Amino acid sequence: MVVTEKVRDFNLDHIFDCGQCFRWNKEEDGSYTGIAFGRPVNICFEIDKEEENQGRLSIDNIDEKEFNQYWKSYLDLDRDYGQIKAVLGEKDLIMAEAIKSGQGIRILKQDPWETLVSFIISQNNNIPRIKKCIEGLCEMFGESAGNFRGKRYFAFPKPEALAQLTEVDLAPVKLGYRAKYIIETARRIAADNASHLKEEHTDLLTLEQLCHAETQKGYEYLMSLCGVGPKVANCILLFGMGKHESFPIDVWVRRVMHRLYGIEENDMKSMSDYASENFGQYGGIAQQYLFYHIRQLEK
DNA sequence: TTCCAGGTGGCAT
DNA sequence: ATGCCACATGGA
Repeated sequence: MVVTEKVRDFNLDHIFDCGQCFRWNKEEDGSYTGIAFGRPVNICFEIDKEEENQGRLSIDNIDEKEFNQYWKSYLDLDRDYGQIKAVLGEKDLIMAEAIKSGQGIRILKQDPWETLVSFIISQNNNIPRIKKCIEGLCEMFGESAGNFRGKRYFAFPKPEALAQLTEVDLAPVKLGYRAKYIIETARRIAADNASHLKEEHTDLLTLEQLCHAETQKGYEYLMSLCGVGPKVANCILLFGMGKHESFPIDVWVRRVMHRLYGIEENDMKSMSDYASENFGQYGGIAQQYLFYHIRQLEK
């Protein structure tokens, strides 16, 4: 168990229920249990009594070394969201409202491969079913990650594992027409990884390397994959590659941009322009506040 | 029954 | 470059 005191601008519901991740579940005590990096953990956050905007973060089932190696950046703990919210809140009244409803959001830095497959599954699909599909995929084809609090966990399957499968193998996971996209993409990634190991075309970057490359370069590579269009590519850049300026436009964000900002419903160009002009390097974070906000309004 | 869900590929203009 | 439409699946 690793405990961090005085964590600010942090709320588990906002982080794990804003559609950026699919493998976390809320416990009765308000904590969340899930798995990342092949490690099941429980994350608990208690607000300080005297200071409302900060609290104590506890992660069970890891040690200090793993915390520093993976979890600190996964939870984006070194970023000052207070400062970001101050900047974004000045932009317009709608954003100021959206920040209020999702004040504790943080953009997770997830595994790029897992994010890639997860968001291929997400297309034309709803969040509860996306979660079921991903759990099925992990249970059938992921390596065992051991037991935690009485439940068995499985890591997200590697590209090389999915690359060997056929649509028949995947049928029990109920991915629908997305199954063939995932097989084709897994084969591309596995092949690109292999050719990279053999030091063939060194201009080809792996998903990990694209995290450190220019956003545009990552976008172009992702767009060349089967089942990846503009929306999914931007989600992978944002949630799996740390590219916080990416502004994914889905049905919900379209709804916000239309109803609240008055932009024509199918004018994605204007929506994207509005984001880059007003939210700039924080576009993706702004997008998450808007996404969370409109979904709260619908409930 | 029909509609919808964190859209994209394929095909026709 | 842009506009349609089919696409699996399950819940409302």
